[in-house]
Amino acid sequence: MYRELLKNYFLKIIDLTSDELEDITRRYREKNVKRGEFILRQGEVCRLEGYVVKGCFKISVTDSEGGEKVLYFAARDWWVMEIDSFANQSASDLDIQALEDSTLLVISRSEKERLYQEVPKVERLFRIMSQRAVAAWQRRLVRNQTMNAEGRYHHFITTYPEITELVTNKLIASYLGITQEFLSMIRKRRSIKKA
Amino acid sequence: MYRELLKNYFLKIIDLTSDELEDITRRYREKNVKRGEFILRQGEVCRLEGYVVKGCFKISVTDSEGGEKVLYFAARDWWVMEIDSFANQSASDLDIQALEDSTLLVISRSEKERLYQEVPKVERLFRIMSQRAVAAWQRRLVRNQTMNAEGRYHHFITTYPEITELVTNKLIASYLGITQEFLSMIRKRRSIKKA
DNA sequence: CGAAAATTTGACATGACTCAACTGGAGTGG
DNA sequence: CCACTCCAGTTGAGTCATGTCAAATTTTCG
Repeated sequence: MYRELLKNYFLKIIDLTSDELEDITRRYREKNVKRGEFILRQGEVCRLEGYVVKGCFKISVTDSEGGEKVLYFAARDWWVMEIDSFANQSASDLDIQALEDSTLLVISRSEKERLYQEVPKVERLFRIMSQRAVAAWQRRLVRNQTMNAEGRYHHFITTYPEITELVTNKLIASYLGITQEFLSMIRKRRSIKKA
Repeated sequence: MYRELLKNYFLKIIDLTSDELEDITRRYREKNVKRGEFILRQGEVCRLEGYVVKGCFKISVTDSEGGEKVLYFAARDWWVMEIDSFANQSASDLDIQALEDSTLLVISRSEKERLYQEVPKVERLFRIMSQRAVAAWQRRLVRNQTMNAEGRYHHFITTYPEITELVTNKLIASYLGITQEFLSMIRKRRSIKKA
């Protein structure tokens, strides 16, 4: 069952008894989302924190000129939420959209707060998760400033082969911070080099 | 006294009684660092988490070709640490160097762990801090992909005027992900436009 | 004061973007 | 099941943003 995936995720971070795991995960409920559906739009308040068990999402921001920038993709075993909006119940800067028919385990803001109160270890759990996330975003920034577009593309497809197959090149280009056309040229060069 | 600064920092995040604040902050000790001194070098293990009360630091990474990339600056009221290395006592990817004679309030890894155990609210405190940090890194990444070099420079000098005065343009260029020479050209263009 | 480092400047090179046109595949309605 | 439409993907020409290298100048700090 899907909750086992989540339990496993938590276990990789801190030690928890089966009872604790059960107590935590039973507060998450299953939510199905159809391809193309938005679970959050810019300007709305993020009411759910979601753990992806099936499918794939894109988390993106739309700038003033209407250009969409993909911040990241979330496939199985990833989290989707607008961390600021969820924490402060403020307006979201981000869009979150399903790229496939997908399934999440979700928890509401108030239920999450109750969880923090009733199971103090969860504070620790999410502290550690958040600290790892900080380190990961730092590394991504360094990669962006250190590697050129081809290097970033290579890193992406080797690090996330499943996502590479799932999403369009247009979205990958956006994630990498380059144009669709330029990615196309990079892919061409790479295919020639291989041959 | 310096600890008051830190207490104030914590109070902006969650409610704490004076006793709690005292109990937390007394575990930090003052550490003076001379200009140019490294408090962490790539490859070492990060043993301290530091809160800057005076001076300024740069946190940077050196890539394979020896090029230094500034990840961020930390002046008064900021934190310095290699979050990954501190948490897991693993080898650090980052250098942390004082740009001025500076003063920190520091806590060791083991003392921090004790603090988490003895004052559970501290887990919550640092969870919230970390989550805010994640959001901030996300925003920085979006800025980097959305704005050109001049826009990023403008954002930097208006957001961090004190740091702008403290650090060299070379380091600011590195932070912005551009070359020193190109930043020089941007500054020239801006000074002409103003005149 | 003197050495080292930062800053500026200019010529040139290149990575990446824009725009426009073309191709092909996927989804949709008749 | 076909015809149609809509996008993603590709290609190429021209352009712009930014990098590289090298030299001159200024600032910083020991």
